[in-house]
Amino acid sequence: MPAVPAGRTRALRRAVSDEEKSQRREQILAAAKRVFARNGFQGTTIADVARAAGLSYGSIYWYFDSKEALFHALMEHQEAALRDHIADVLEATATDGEGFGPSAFREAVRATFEFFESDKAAVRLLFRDSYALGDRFERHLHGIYERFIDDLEAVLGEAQARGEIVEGPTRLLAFSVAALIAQLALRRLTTDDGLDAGVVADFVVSLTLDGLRPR
Amino acid sequence: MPAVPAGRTRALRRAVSDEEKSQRREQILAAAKRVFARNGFQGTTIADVARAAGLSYGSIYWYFDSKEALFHALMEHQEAALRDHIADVLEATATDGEGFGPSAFREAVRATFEFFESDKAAVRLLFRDSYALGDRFERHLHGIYERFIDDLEAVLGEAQARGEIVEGPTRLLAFSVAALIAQLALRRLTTDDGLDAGVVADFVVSLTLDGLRPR
Amino acid sequence: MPAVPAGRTRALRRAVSDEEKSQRREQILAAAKRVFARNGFQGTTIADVARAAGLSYGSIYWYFDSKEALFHALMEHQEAALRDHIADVLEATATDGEGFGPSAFREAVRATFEFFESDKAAVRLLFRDSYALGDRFERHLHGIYERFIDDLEAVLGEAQARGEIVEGPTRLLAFSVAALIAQLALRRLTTDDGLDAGVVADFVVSLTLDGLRPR
Amino acid sequence: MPAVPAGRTRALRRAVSDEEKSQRREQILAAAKRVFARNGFQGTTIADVARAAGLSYGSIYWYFDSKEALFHALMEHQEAALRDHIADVLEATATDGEGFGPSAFREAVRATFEFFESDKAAVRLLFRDSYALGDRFERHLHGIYERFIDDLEAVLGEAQARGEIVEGPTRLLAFSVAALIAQLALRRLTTDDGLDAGVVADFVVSLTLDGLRPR
DNA sequence: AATGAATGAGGATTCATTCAT
DNA sequence: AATGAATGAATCCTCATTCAT
Repeated sequence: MPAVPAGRTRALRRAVSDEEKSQRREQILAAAKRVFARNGFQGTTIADVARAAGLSYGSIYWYFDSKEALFHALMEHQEAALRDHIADVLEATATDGEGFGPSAFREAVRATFEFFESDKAAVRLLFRDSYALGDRFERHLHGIYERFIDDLEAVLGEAQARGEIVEGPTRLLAFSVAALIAQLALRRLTTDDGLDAGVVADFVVSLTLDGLRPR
Repeated sequence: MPAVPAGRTRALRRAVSDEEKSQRREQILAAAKRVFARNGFQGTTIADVARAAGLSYGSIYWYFDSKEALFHALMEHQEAALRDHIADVLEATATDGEGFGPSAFREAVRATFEFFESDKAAVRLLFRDSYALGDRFERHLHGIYERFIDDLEAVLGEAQARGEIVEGPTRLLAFSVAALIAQLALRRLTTDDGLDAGVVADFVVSLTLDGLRPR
Repeated sequence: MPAVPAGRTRALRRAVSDEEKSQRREQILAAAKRVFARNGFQGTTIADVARAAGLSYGSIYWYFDSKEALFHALMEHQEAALRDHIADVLEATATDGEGFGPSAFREAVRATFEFFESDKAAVRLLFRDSYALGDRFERHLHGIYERFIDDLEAVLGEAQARGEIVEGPTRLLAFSVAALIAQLALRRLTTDDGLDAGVVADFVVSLTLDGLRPR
Repeated sequence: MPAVPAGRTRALRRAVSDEEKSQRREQILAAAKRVFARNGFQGTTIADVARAAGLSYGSIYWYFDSKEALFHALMEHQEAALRDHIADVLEATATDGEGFGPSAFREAVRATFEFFESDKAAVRLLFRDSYALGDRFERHLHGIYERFIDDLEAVLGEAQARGEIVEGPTRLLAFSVAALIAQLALRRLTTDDGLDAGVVADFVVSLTLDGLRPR
């Protein structure tokens, strides 16, 4: 019991408290993700989030300043998770850095689909409900989207540099690929075409690389 | 008083009335389009629509059952306009029905971009605010989107039949092209990359037909 | 029924409507005065006002932008009534413009007490609840008070010019008299010292003119 | 372990505890005074007070039963300070108990202004925010005010007894002087008329003693 | 004693919709 | 047909207070 100086104890207690606080935030974010994904931003009340999180609605405001702030935090969370996942996959495949076909681009697309396949709620949040906030959120959402496109552009730019793909407007190209991925992932939420996520990913890569015209 | 039988008069009056009613509906829809496009569905009040239409807001309910019904009607209106435009263009180019390159597919994509270029409000309504209604609207929106894809699929199916493009899942293909068009048109609302709409249309066609890999 | 051109009818109807609207505002202001005077600004809910006015609380917002706007309007109303009353009395007594004792100053003070005696709610609103709004309202309240003091200052300035009262800082003097009146009127709300309002008014005048020291 | 009987220790501990408790109360009251004076009663949260006091806000409730109780205690504190100050001044000047002009009444008024000049926060608390509590607080405030007036009345009564001032309703007189002082002190918070506090005090005394009419 | 997380009553405000005129 | 006043459900957010630790 003693042995530990008072100051140390207090510091310890605070550390624990901080960790708990962080856990609560996670808990709320997880709950928010579920309900926002189901009902959209406008269709969700703070009370809904609180109920899903097992808290009273007043408590939400202990951890987040407003409903909007909660949504922002959630988006950031999702974005970070997505980019981390893609970075991990790219890093893992970087070592075999051979030709283009089996390399970075394909892997990036596949990783993205994988991520979305395993987290359908994230798809709705990032590509659907985000618009709900309108202009107030546009800058933030734009940022997220742009950073995703940045990553793709980097991959495509490298491929161009190696002559593996033709010259062209890389930004528009990256945006197009991002759009394809996002919309196809979104489509999978409501439409079942019996295709595996990997197949769809390959479809995107194949379409993008070789196009439709017979060679 | 009149020499016209009562029944006839009433019928006539109703006919006139119906026509006026139809005109009023158009007037309201036009106003609704402007304000919904500017402020989104949630951000627009019935009073906003009424003001823009030059009517009192109570009157809106004479022509539409609810705010949501108004939005649905507006969507249908937009859809019809889009499909008419595309059909017109395809019909016009159908006569010279030669090879694929300069033909139907290219024309369909170009026509779609043209349409959206000339009506930015339609872009926001169809591809952005629609989501705002969430599940309640999803089926309807889905229907619109699917019919758009139907048209594209028909065009692509024909091209496949003629051997102009490779075999593949035409539905997914059509969806992908639709997604590309929609997202690129949407992007043009907020991001200016200095590219002409025709150039972007050709970019989509070129990417879709020939892909990125050097031949 | 006919005989009146359509345009005229409409104009007439609108005029009636405007009048009714104005009546409703009066009705709400009267109700607001009662409840604000009883419970203070903070202690009154919009629902209280609505109930007292016999309306639903949503309706209040048809006539006033916010609770605060309602309070401001009420203050202005009270101020106008007070100044009108004083002006009326001064005008009525202006004709006999003789010496100072029975003249303007005495009449102004008496008129003010009369007004407050006949409208106790006004006293609370002007001198008590006004503070409730804090800094947001301070400027407005300050304005009201200052204009009241302006009027007193004018009266006192004139008396000084005629040599009826000694030289001195008129502004401070006017403020002092205003403060005396306000606080004594306020006191009458809670404390019954058995004195008639007229007696108190004369007390103020006498104190102010001759002071306490025996002559 | 100790040589001191348990009972004694406990008693000692409690005594120490009580003293500490008292200190804490002072600390909280001092902080409360600052924030209440700045933001008013309604505009101040318990959290604000706690932050200013360097405590967690839960702790406030260890020392005070409620926000309102805290405010009451604060008022009492202020009242005591004010009356002590006046009593001190009067006592100090009592010894030279000569004529009235330079004596008790003048000194009391001056002392009061001095007090308020040196503690602007007290002015706001006593004469402005007090009203914020409405009827719940009225009796208490009334009490404070009345005791202040009691003191003034005693001074004035004595002067009357000595024939230094004319006969009259001493209670009303005392109230009037108190009102003048309070409102003029309050005015000094927002309006700078370039006058020294002592000058204003003398103005009050002069007005009250000699009035405005030329002798 | 002290902390600060949790609670939930309370209230202003918005706005779709109804309805008397 | 048209108007616009009236209604009240719905919801965000604040903050005094409680309480487990």
